[in-house]
Amino acid sequence: MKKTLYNLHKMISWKMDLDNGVRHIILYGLATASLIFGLKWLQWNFLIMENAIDIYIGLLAIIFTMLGAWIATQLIKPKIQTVFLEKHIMIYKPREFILNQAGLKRLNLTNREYQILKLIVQGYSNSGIAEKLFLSLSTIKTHVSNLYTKINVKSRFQAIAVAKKMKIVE
Amino acid sequence: MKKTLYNLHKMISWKMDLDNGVRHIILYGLATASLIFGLKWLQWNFLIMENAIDIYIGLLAIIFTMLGAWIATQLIKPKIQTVFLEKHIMIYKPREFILNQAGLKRLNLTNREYQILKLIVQGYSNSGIAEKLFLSLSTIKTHVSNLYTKINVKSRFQAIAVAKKMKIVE
DNA sequence: CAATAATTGGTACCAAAGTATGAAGAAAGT
DNA sequence: ACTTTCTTCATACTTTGGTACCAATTATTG
Repeated sequence: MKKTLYNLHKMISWKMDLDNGVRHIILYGLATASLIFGLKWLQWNFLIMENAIDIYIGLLAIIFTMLGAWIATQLIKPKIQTVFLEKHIMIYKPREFILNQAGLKRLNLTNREYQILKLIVQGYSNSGIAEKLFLSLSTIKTHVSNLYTKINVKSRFQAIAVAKKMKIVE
Repeated sequence: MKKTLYNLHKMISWKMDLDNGVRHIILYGLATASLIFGLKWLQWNFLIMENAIDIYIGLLAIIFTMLGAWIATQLIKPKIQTVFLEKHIMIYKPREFILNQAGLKRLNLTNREYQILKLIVQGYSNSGIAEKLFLSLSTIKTHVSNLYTKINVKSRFQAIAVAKKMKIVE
């Protein structure tokens, strides 16, 4: 008794594990088998009244047409339709720096002046620049003064503002 | 002769104009008719050798199964499986200013000091601030000096940099 | 080679920024 | 009422930034 139950359980779980393809094949097999039995029965019944052969064939045609249709509906693979959903993601814009070379050239800055301008923008003091470049404070002052004349400003703040606005420094 | 050609053309264009539904019905009709003829022929042939009735039925079953399947594939609305794909669109987020109130409070700035700090960040000079606030230059200097002590800097530039970095000013 | 531009440096002077110290009235909390 | 903080202002001094003018050296270019 216990063994029978165990086997039954095994059979059921075996059936549950089947994938759809195998299950369909079994269903088709069962359907075909029962159809054959049904048809045999119909055949013997109708053979007695011989004139009814056309009805028999008609029923046969209907049944197998439906069978074919059913099989077809089971086998047809679905068309796959892909829909794109657009989702907006907010990101911070990395403000990129594009050197305004034309503007820079128009200013006629010398290499030293441009170098010093970049240091000024970075927040260096005159003495800081002097130390960094191993030059005297006087030299830096001269360069800075000439620089201001060229870019037409009168102070560090203005120089920084103009240089950034003109995009000749980062 | 000319009239016949015209009629033919009319017939062809009539056929071309038919929609799929009507065309399918006609096709089914034709297929069914030819099947009936074929079956009648088979029926008389096989009736001579009566034992072959099973073969006849088998052929019948196969033919009608295929017919059913064919009809089904023609009539069934296509199954559509929809797949949603998310597409991320990057858009730039405008940098917003969120006041760091906690940091601001920690600095213990007085109202005047904070007000003056904001003006400094805007690029005002000490005398400019004095004019704007109808105060003497001495007063501004005092406030500025105390301010620098509180935020632990030694110059305007540093004050601006720190204030912006701490997000206590725009 | 000569002229020009760039680089470096100096002196003198002024303005602005920043520090130190003191002081006095106003506002706010205990 | 008293203390503390905030606000205002002043004086004196130092540092930094900026202009003007000059000068010497070193590329760079016609």
